[in-house]
Amino acid sequence: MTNLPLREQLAELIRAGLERAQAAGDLPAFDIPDVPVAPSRHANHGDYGSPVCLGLARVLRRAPLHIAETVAPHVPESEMIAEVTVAPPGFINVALDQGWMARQASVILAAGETWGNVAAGASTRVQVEFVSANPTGPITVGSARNAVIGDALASVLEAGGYEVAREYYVNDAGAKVRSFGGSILSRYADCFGASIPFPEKGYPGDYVTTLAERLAESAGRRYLDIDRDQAVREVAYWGMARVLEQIEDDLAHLHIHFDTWRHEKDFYAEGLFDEMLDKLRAGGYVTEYDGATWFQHPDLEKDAVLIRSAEVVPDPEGRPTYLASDVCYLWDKLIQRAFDRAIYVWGADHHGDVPRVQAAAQAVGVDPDRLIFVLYQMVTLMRGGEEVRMSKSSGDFVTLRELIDEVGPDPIRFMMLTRTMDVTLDFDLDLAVEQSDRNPVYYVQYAHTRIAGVLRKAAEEGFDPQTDGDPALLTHPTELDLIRKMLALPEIIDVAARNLAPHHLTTYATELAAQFHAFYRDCRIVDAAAPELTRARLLLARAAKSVLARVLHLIGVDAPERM
RNA sequence: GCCCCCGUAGCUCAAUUGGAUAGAGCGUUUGGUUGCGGACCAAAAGGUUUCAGGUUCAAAUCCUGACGGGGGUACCA
Repeated sequence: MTNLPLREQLAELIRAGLERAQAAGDLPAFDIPDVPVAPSRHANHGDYGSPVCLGLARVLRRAPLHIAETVAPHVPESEMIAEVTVAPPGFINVALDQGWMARQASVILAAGETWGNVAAGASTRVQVEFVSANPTGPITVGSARNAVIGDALASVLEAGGYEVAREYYVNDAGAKVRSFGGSILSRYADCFGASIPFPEKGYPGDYVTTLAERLAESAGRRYLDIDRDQAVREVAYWGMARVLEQIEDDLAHLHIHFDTWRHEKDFYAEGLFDEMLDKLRAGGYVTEYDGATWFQHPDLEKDAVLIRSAEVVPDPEGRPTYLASDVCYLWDKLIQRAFDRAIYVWGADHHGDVPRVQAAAQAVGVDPDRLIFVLYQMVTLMRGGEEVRMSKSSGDFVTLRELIDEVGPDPIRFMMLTRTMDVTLDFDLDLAVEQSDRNPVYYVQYAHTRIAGVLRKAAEEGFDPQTDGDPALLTHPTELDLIRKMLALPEIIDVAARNLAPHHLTTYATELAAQFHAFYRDCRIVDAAAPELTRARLLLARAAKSVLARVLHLIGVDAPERM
C-alpha cells in the first residue's frame, strides 16, 4: 500500500484550479508549470501553501496576488480542504478540514507499517552497496556511519517504492591478500617457535595474533610445511573468511543484514576482468607504458592504472588495481544483474575515484548516470576531548563492536543519522558512553513507551484496546497538530528517498515525539468519566504509536514497550 | 596549485531542496505533576545565516570572488 503525499494531492487540486480558471476564461492559455506545495510554517498561513502564482506573474504580466485571487475560487472542492485563501504577495494557502484530519487517525492506524509508503521509485530496481570494509581486520567506528547510512537509505528507498537489494562488496583480491596472509603466517610461525619474517606492509593488530593462534590450534603445523606462497594465500583466505564472519556478526548487532556478499576475487576467477579489458581495448581506452596497463579516457586528466607493472609489483595477483575490479563490478551490477541503478555509499575521502569509475562506465557502454555515488563526510572520534586517530594498518583503532557493546546499537544508529551527509560528524565517545541517557534517541523511544504505558493503563481501566473510538471526537488543537504531523510522513519519505537523505527521518521522529508529548500534556487520554472520548483518544494514541514505530524501524532503531 | 565538502543562536545541528516571520537539542534563567511513565512540558534570553558582489518577484539555499576549517589529489588499500 502506498500513499500519495498530501502536498502532492494538494498540488493536483491547485493545478486543477489553474486549468479550470483557464477553461472559464479567467486566465489566458499558458503551460501550467509544476505546482510547488509546502507545509506552512505559521498557523495563520493555513496548513499548506503554494507560491505557484508568484512565478506566473511574469508569464501572465499580471500581479501575483490578482492571479491567486483568480485561481483560488476555481480550486475544486475536496473533503480534505476546509478553505482556500490568498495571501500577499500571491500565495495560495490551504487549510485542511478538521473533520477529515480527525478521520485520518483511523486511516493511519489501519495502514500500520505501510503508513508513509510512497511510489516515488515506481519499482525501479536499485542496489545499495555499502560498508564493504576490507576483510583484513575488524570493522571500525569509521565504518559505522557508512553502515548506518547505507542501511537506512535502503529502508527509505524501500518505503519510497523502489526494489532494493543490500550488498557488501568483499575486497578479497589484490596485494592485501599477500600482506594479510603473510602477517597471519608470521604470527602463526611464532606459535611453533619457528620464524617467518613479518611483511613490510603487514597488519600489526592483536587480532592477527589471535587469528594465528586459532589457526595453529585447528590446523597444526601444516602451513609451515607447504609451499610458502601457497601457504600465504590459503592462510589469507582463511583469515578473511574468519574476519567476515566477525563483520557479519558485528553488523547484525547493529541490525544490519545484507542480501548478498560479492567477492572481488570472483571477477578474476569468472574471467570477467579479461572480458572488460577486451572491451576497453576495443574502444581504444587502453594504453601501455612504463610496464603497466593504463585506462585512458578524454574525461580524465590523467591516465589511471589498470594493471601494475611486474617490476613494481612482483605478485601477479597484486597487479590489477581497484579500478580494474570496479569496471567488472559496475558491469556485474548493471548489465549482468540488470539493476536499474547502483548506489555506492562512499566516504568523502574516495570522492576522487568517482570520475574514474564514471568514465569507465561510459567506456564499456554503461550510462554513467545509472551509478549514483552517495558521499558522506568523515567521522571524527573524540575521547577525552581529543581526536582518536584510526588506522587499520597501524592497529590503533576503536572497533565497531566495542562501540556497540558500550553504547548500544540504537544511539549509534540514531546519532549517525541526525545530520546531513555533507557535514563531518564528531562522535564523542565519552558523551555517548557516560551520558547516553541524554541521547535524542531516548526522547523518541520514550514517547513510544509512554503510549505503551497508557495503553496498559487503559486496559487496566477496562478499555478494550482493540475497540476503535470515533475519531470525530478528536477536535482539540493538539490532537489535530499530532494528526498533521502523522500526515506528513509520506512526504518526508518522499523527500528522503528522492534526495537520498535518510537524516530527514530522525528530524521527523523527534518532531513527531514532541507532538505526542504535547498532546499527552494537553489531553488526558484515559478518563473513566468520558469513555467515548477516551476511546477516540486511544485510537489517536495507537496511531501515533504505530507511526513512531514505523519511523524508528526505518531508522533501524528498536521501538520498545518499556524502557 | 587543482578538485570536493562545510561555515546558520554560546555549543552541536535542522530548515520538505528557491518561498512568507530561519527552527530544535544541549547550556543559561524562571516556572509546571494531591492526574495515563517528570527519560516529560511551558516561558524567557540568544541571529546582519563568515564577508563582498551578482542572478531572481523571492536567496541560508543558485553563480563569482575573498576568508576560515576538513578531505582528496600514489604503479596505497
